[in-house]
Amino acid sequence: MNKEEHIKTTAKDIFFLKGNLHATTQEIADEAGVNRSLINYYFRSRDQLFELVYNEAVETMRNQLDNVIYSKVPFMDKLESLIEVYMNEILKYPYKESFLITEICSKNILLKEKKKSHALITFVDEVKSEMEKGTLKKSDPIHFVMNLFSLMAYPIIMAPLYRKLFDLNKQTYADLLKERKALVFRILCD
Amino acid sequence: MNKEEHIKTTAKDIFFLKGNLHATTQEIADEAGVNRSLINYYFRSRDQLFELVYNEAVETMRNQLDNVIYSKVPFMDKLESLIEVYMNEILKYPYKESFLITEICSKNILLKEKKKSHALITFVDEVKSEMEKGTLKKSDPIHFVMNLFSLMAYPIIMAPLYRKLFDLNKQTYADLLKERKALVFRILCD
DNA sequence: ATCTCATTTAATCGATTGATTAATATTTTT
DNA sequence: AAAAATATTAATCAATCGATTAAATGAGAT
Repeated sequence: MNKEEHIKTTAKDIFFLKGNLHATTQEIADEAGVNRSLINYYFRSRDQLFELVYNEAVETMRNQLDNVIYSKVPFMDKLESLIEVYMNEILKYPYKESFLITEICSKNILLKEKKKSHALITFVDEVKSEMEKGTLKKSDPIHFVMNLFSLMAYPIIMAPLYRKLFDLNKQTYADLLKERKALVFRILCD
Repeated sequence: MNKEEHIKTTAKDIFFLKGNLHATTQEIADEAGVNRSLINYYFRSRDQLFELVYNEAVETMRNQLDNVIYSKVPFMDKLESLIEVYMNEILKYPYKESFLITEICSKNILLKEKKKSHALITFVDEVKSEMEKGTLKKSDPIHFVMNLFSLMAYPIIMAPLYRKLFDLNKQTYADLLKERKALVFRILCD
């Protein structure tokens, strides 16, 4: 097995699946079963490794969403796909979203990069158009988008808390999240 | 001025307002204009200081929510108050919620404490009752609660990202969040 | 077989951090 | 005013972490 790749996937799991966003090089090395220095050898620094796997995860997500948004299907189908794809993807690495929240949002990182997403603009325009046609209830498209992502993401990143509060086991909560896909769609299109 | 209290409020601001959840004792001391050792003098350790201010913030929130939930008013009024109170409170320390997400949810912390909240049970029961009366559209009360908090919290903790994505200044976004209070209510009661 | 290059490990450095202890200053009590 | 208690600062320790450098191992080419 390729150790470079193995370190990467191990790190990705530790960071964004297990949620140990501040794992040290030692922890990553141990989990991957390699020497600590190997991390520096392949990735120069811990931070560069982190950035690499984070960007990879973001890239994967963006590609999936772009595929959906740029697909030539009726809006309602597109929305349904978007919910399906986004929720599945965020479930794979729920803590990637958490990192975005705590680290990216608090630092100045956002200010520089994050050029306005073309896909997002496209989607917002489409929402607006549907509202004008009367297919969607008229409101602010920005609110529509915020509602959409709030309803999808929050229950996932808060899963451990909600599971505890409502006393639900893993499977039950997974079922609940599955139900949500249809439910979110209905709420938005009522 | 009382330095002990001053350190506490400074720490609270650094942690949960500015979002520097990993501020060091040095950073806190500098910002508060005191010697580093004073933090250990009053709070023994950095972690105990953190825990203290975090618990205080949680306590404040819980008291406010309890007041609303146990108030003797019609359900719809109660829901409206809850939205008002919760969104205002989370706006004061948005990163307290972020900490909950990344740290508490990823560690085993939740498993031990966090006894099922009586206020939450009360509220869920009330929701169920309203659904049976037909005042609220019938669905799973758990989904109702998750929808409620998702719609309120996510746009706030994601504020920096959404502001960037939609190119909105601070005031515009604040107005947007204010609009949301009525909007969230409408979505849930459609 | 050995030379070369990439890979992997071991040893080490410097910086930072949290915390303790000792020293100094300030306030309160008597 | 002297003594005692409290508050504040300075000095120091031990631990950890990231990163660099040097050494060792292994594989393929000649």
